[in-house]
Amino acid sequence: MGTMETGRQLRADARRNRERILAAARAVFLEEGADVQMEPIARRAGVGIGTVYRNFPTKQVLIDEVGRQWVEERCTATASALQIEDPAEALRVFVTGASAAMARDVGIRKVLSHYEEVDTAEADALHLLQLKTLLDRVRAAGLVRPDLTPPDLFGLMCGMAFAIFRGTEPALCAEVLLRGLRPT
Amino acid sequence: MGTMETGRQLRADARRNRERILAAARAVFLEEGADVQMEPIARRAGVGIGTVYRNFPTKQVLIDEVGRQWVEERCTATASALQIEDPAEALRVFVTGASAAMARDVGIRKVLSHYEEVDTAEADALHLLQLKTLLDRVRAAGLVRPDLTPPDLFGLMCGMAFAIFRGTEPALCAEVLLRGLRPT
DNA sequence: AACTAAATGGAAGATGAATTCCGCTTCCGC
DNA sequence: GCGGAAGCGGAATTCATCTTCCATTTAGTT
Repeated sequence: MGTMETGRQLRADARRNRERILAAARAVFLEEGADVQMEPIARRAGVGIGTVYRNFPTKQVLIDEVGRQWVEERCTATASALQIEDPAEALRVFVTGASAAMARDVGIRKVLSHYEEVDTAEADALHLLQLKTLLDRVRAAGLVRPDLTPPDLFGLMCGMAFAIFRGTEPALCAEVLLRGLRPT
Repeated sequence: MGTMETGRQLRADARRNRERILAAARAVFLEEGADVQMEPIARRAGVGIGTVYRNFPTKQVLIDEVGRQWVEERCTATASALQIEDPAEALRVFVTGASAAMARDVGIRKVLSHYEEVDTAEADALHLLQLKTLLDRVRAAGLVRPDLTPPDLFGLMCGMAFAIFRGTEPALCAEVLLRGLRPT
């Protein structure tokens, strides 16, 4: 499942380094995108390049790991939005929460565009399931156009994300999307 | 200004090749994005790599040229949408036209993301001007939220484009955007 | 038809970033 | 404190493209 043999017990300093590298990669990737080089990541983590490769056999694996964590965090956020009783409010919290996250992690765009190429299925399946739950509720309340599917919503959110990455005001993007989803 | 000394008169076969190369690059880039290699472009144009470089000193120049032409064509389309009297219809034609263009030229995303890095100003200035004209009209008619600026609209269109590139139904994207722009 | 400047093709070179490799260092159980 | 397995650093290698170069071919001119 994971990046390395999960059974192997790492030495204390090695585990520390692994965390440092992941943290550095997360910071750098989310800030600048997945096309930064490995050396700056190693430097930021305070280790040599060799150590990065000892923990993450390829750059792609590192990117995937950062992407996976990010999607996981988003799923958690979505889950908590789903706790909200009022469907309209749940949708609003979901969308504005996502828009804020996008505005914060500008680099995630390039991370995900690389990540997507590898394995989207895993965490995204959960996310689509969450979207379905959300949509079923708001649709039942007549708050969104009835033809909207979970993949549609996901795609539109990606679009919103891109607009935000380009510098458009996140709040505006969220509002436009929310209004746009309303039934005809 | 342009790619080569504009004054120089090319030999007939050279001019033909130049056109072939540009056409091949346009086709390949708009279809697969700007990260395709030079060799396939040369092959498709029926010339050697050296000939490509004789006409376009670097890959970047070729990308820029394709991007510039594309933006130019979009400006033309926008201009004709602006001819429409009814503001609502003009806006609709503008947005749906753009969405169709995005769906057709999936690769333009990567072309423009490279292109942007070099000189956006040129043709985009015109485009923003057109957007301003369009917005002034629809805003006066009370058709869109009053706080919407030309750059906002441009950003939102880019977002719509991204959703389309990802595979979301272009018509749906256009409708959602149009509805989302309506005043509060 | 002969001449020559322009144009061509594609092998070889340059580039730049990912990845490997291995001698040296650090941890940890004894 | 010792021994040696685990981990480290970063120079060297690999790899994939872009780009150059020049011997050869071709268009246009006299």
